Amino acid sequence: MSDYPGFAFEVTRTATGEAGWPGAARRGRITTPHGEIETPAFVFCATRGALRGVLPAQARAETTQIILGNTYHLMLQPGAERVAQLGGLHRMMGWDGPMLTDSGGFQIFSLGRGGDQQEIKGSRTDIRDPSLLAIDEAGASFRSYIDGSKVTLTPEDSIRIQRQIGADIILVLDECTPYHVDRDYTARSMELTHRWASRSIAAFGEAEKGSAGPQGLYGIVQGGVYEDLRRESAEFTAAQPYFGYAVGGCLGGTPEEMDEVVALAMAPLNAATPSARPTHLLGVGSVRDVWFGIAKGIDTFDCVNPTRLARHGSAFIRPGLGETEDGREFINLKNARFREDDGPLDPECNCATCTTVSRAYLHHLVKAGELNAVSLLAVHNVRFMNRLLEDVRAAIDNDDIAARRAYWIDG
RNA sequence: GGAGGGGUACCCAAGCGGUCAAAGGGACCAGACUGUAAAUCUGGCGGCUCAGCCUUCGAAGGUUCGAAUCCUUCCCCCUCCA
Repeated sequence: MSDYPGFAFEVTRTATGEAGWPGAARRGRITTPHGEIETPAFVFCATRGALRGVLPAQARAETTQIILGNTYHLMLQPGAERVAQLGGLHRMMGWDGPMLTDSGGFQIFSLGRGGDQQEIKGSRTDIRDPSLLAIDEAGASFRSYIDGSKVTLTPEDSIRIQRQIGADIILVLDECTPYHVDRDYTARSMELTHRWASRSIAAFGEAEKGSAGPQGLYGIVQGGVYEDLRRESAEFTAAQPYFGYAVGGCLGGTPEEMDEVVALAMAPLNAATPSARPTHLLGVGSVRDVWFGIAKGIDTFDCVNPTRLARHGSAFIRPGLGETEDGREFINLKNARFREDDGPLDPECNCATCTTVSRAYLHHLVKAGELNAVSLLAVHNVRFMNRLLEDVRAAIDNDDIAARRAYWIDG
């Protein structure tokens, strides 16, 4: 087991497991060189070094604990060397709290199969020419979306770049498999990801630390929707000297299927790990997904939804509040029904937006295309997810998960 | 007063004898969005008893099997010359 100076993970409470659900929710605390993260926690995407629409000070004010940057985007612009030269991403963007970087593995999926529909958990419907050029034993090559040049990304490159970016928690390069691929492809992809993982671990051991201090390495469980592959991948991952784990790849086509796949991955991780390691669920972040994820032992989540929905004019709202139909978790401020709504965006929220402006004003800003609409909605969505996770933590502490979950989802 | 140009659906704007309920934009009304090539994308957008029918392209007449498209008169708007 590798030593991770400056890092620790402590489980402070394990909830009583629920019948039929492998694993159990747990409260914990991840210690990093840039501070502690109370878990379960939500990680906000600041892919290119910006939490879109939310300044670091605002993110902090809305009780954000940790943010995430991306290897691929930052290597293209402004370049990993430049980030390192500017003191690492923490210093460059003015965020002194815990930070994580994704390895670029997701881009192997999103830039490669961007035109296919219903991929990992559903996706947009437009068609674009894939800019993933190739994926082979060595790594992946892309056509840069910045200038069209050819760029390569190997497992070793990803570790080196993440060292330069300097996030506290870094991930191994993986191939994130789409939904439509068959078992045979998924199996070969998983094996490739495992070989890449071994190379990543070797590369991680060669360098002292990142540009902003020591770093903790996370492995990634793949295996698609297949039970035996998920088990094999989880067992492989659990046997490596990682600080933590991430569950990635194809998680199924529906929320229910995702629950099953997460459970498949979590069971071996929970069983095989001698001492608890923090476990992240990649790319998942709806209200219901969080409640179902924590019940299987997931410690952290990340998702682009809080900022993307804001840019698209939507704000999270507790489904159980009864403001929306069919379990929808957000309202679209563009809708005509908010034209004269003088009430707060979310009557339950204490964020800077909800305590200062009305829905009618936000409706106006969204229709007018004002940047402040994006910012005000993003600030709320950040606070909303933080409030959700705060309540999740309280529910675990109070052994009140089922009731609080029902409150959030069903009302 | 003279010479040109123009009036098309909520707005801008194509069309210039049939394949036109009428291209494109915008506005408007919805929907999608889950490790961010995303301030993006998709759908709807005259009316109805809706695979069909009705009303519509400044107004009224007319030519034609058939007109937003051609002719006549009238009403507006714009440019230039007096």
